[in-house]
Amino acid sequence: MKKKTTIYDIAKELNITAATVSRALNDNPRISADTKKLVMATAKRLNYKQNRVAQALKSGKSKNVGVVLPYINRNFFSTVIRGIEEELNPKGYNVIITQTHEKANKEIDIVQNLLNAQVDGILISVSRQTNSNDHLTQVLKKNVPLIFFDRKKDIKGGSSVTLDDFQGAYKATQHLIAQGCTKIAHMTIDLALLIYQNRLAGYKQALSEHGIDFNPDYVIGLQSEIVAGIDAAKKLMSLPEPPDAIFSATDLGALGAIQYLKEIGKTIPDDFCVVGFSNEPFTQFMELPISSVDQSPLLMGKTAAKVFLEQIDSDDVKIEKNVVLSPTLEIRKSSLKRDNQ
Amino acid sequence: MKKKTTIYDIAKELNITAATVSRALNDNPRISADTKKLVMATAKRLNYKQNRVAQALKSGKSKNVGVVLPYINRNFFSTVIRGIEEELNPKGYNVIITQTHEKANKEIDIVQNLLNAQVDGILISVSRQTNSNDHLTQVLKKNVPLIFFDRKKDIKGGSSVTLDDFQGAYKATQHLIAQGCTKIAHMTIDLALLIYQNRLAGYKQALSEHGIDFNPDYVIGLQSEIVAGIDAAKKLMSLPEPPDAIFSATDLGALGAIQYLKEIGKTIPDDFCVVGFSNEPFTQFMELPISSVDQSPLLMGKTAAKVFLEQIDSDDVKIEKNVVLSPTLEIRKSSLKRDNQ
DNA sequence: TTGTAGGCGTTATCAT
DNA sequence: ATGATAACGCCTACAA
Repeated sequence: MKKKTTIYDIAKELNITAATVSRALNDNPRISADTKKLVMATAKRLNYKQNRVAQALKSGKSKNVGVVLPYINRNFFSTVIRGIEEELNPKGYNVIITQTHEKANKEIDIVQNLLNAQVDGILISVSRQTNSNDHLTQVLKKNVPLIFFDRKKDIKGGSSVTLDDFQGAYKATQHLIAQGCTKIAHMTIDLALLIYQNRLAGYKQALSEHGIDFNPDYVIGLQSEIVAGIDAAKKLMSLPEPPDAIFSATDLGALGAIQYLKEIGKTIPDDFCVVGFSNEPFTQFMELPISSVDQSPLLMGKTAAKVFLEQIDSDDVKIEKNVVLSPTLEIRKSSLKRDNQ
Repeated sequence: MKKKTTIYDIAKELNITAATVSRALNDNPRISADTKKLVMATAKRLNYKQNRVAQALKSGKSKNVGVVLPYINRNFFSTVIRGIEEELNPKGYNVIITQTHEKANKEIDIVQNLLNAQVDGILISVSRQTNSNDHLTQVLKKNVPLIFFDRKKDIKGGSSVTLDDFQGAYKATQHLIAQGCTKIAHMTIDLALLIYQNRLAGYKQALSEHGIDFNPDYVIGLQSEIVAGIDAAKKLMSLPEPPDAIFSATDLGALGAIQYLKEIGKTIPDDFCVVGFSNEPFTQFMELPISSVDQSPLLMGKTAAKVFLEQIDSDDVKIEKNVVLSPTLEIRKSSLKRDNQ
């Protein structure tokens, strides 16, 4: 195997100096057109390729960004990555992907590692477990832009792109009310987490704005599984006054509920309406497509990438930017009564 | 912002030389334990972090690998990536993700770019459009390991990890036969592509081994959409002798077929059995879960990563390795008759 | 056991 | 318009 050709090889070939070659390759204005042409030609002939590692060492910019998230193979996250990649690749950045598996110590290691790798920025959706912020402040201390997406920590200097969960829940609930539903239940996951608190709050707000009393019995917790949805629906329907609609904070919960409701002979959406959250692909594939709040992951990824690019461009100035995306409600059969169509 | 601390800072601090520091940090056996301890301590104190870019330039190894695929946000691909990442991260490698969008020229650019970035290897699932191999042979010419996954090109020196589509189709068809089905149709996508040819072949083989005549009318092409599945099912069911089972080369096709069959009053699986291909998440979420051939993307990713590691370890020796994974048939309600349970 | 010196490939700052 | 030189941070013969 032949050694890689460097600018020195080109220089030798043309009896000029490496510096000139470098300038020619970088289209420096004070290099004669002739020399440039010559350099380009021999570069091509010798199959010369720039060594980005050397450039990185010299410039201090690796042109790599790190993306840290719990698991890559979830529709939401993989779509965010897609957005990031599509925005950053044209700008010459490569995207390094890492998974925390929701483990705090893994996250700490990863961030350290990315810093060692001299990434020009870190985009992160923190793990559930993460409680300390030291590894994150470290990033900013090194003057590396830190952008949170979806799940954020409040850190001075860190930017973020998140979803307006409150608004999403509000829209969903309002939609159910517009369908004529008055006894609307809410399935949630873990009220210790901010996003679920916000969804609950949005739900409550919509109710109150429409003069509907909040009924604590109508709020029910579940795991993010179908069976949990089935169980929860069962409980709800056995209440003295069962609900006539469900806004679920998760799509699988909505799915489970629908399965149970069908089982007990309810007709959806005529007797009962259901709306989920996340707009997972399967919601539209169902025989009875499920309405759901879309989290616009692609836009979130692109936006996070753009925020990063702004940070990079504005050099030393530390601009902290917090973008909140408005969710879209995808209305499908599970909540659209015929007479409203 | 303070400058990054380097081994020189540590050296100065201890009145020793950078070389010694380097050796101490790398646990070189001929450095006194005392010095090591001292170096480690000051390294920690000064918050020293290795600069992997400098290491990369020096060693010629970036500890980055590039992954090239059509789109990252497809369940299959994102799960492959997860496998790759989980296998490579513990070995100190970072994974750079890129998308070709199924465009050949994008793929060419990306590969070039990854080469410039000095990746230590490239794992690729080629785009549909790719017809030339020049960019791929380039990789091997630079002595960079090239591993194909799922979609491969036959290139001397390139390794691959693929799925045995033939066997998957064979298993699915055989299963349908075991359920008592005799008039089995096959929905396919694009017979210009090898994987679909192989699935058709496996289907045929199973038929012939069980003495069932192949009926060309039973093979029907479709786009990878639900509506296409519905249309195709419609056509099949209007044949003089309609089939009693469908093996679809895609899950969405199976889904569409099921929707149509239910519509015309067929009971699944009693009257009619359906098996899909890919084991997309939604197949198990359906009210009527759909049997499907699993492509074991996680294993594929891990295997591809392992093949890469082997290549790297065995230095100059060029081992070309072609792994073919055996698919698993996930049997669910859509094809499991009660009397066979 | 530790120091010296050179180089990995590139670019930026001086000169010329 | 081009050349010479140093530097980015690290590692490693070779010396001592």
